[in-house]
Amino acid sequence: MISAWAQLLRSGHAVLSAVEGDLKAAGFPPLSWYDVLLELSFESEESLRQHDLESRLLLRQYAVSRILDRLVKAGYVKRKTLSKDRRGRAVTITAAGCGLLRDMWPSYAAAIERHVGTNLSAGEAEELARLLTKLTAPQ
Amino acid sequence: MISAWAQLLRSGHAVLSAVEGDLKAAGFPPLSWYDVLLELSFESEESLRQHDLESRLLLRQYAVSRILDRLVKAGYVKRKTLSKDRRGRAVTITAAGCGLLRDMWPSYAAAIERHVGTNLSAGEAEELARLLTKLTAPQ
DNA sequence: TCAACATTGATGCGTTTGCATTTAAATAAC
DNA sequence: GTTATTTAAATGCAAACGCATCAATGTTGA
Repeated sequence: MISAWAQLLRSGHAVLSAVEGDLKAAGFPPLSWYDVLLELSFESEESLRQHDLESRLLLRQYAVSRILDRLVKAGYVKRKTLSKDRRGRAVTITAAGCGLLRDMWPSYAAAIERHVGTNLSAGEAEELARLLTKLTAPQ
Repeated sequence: MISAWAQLLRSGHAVLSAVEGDLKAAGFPPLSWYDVLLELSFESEESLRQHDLESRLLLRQYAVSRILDRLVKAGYVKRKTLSKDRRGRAVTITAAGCGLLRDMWPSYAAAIERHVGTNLSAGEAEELARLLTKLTAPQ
């Protein structure tokens, strides 16, 4: 139990920074950008409120606010105030954002393959995914 | 494989920030302090070079340098220049540092139990630890 | 011996995070 | 209808991170 925790810490950190490193080396923005854009890309033609992004990506309110600042500045995302609830902001991915997703995916997939796929069989990877999912199940 | 990666990202982040949150709520310093102090505590009477800490904790050189600045300032660690190799710095945990480890452990263990133990059986936790270890095996 | 190179660690600078607070709009209470 | 409360998002500030570079010491090789 303790060792599951310890390994989760170490392996999680190691694999994450390895993948991040590969992406950075290929000249791409950080993984968090990809996460946000991917989530937005699921909403075909639609847009999400920032609040929804928070819960889907498990990010803090200010983190979403700021990462969107950067994504807007980079042209990958648009933000506009909603008419019905003028507190909210509708967030939409742009064509450039979709393009970035497409461009990043080959490098990203290769990095995952290299740093996750190499040491685990398909069955083991599946089991790992199952256990990790169970780990954060409600309650 | 992809889903193992995705889950590793999400669950790792969720569990880590939950445990960190519990520790912070109990008035303790961040987990990274605990990691460093624990590693130092293994060296009975001895001290480690910063460079050794880097490789053991998988931290970057500057990260070690800075976290030690904070630990020294807080009185949990001592640093002194080595006589034989005057580039190196011998890092030693202080009595206060050992005390902090002892004080933190109950809260830390409870947090692990709460956020890792709740959803997994002992056997599952063991299997998870095994898979994660394999994940970051050499090669 | 002395010049190149390697290793250890610190640090300046810009970016990112975390916390707390603020602003603005919507909803509830009276 | 006016005032409190709640909700959505932004922001000022301090701490932490990442990168690149620097300073100091050690090692190697001519």
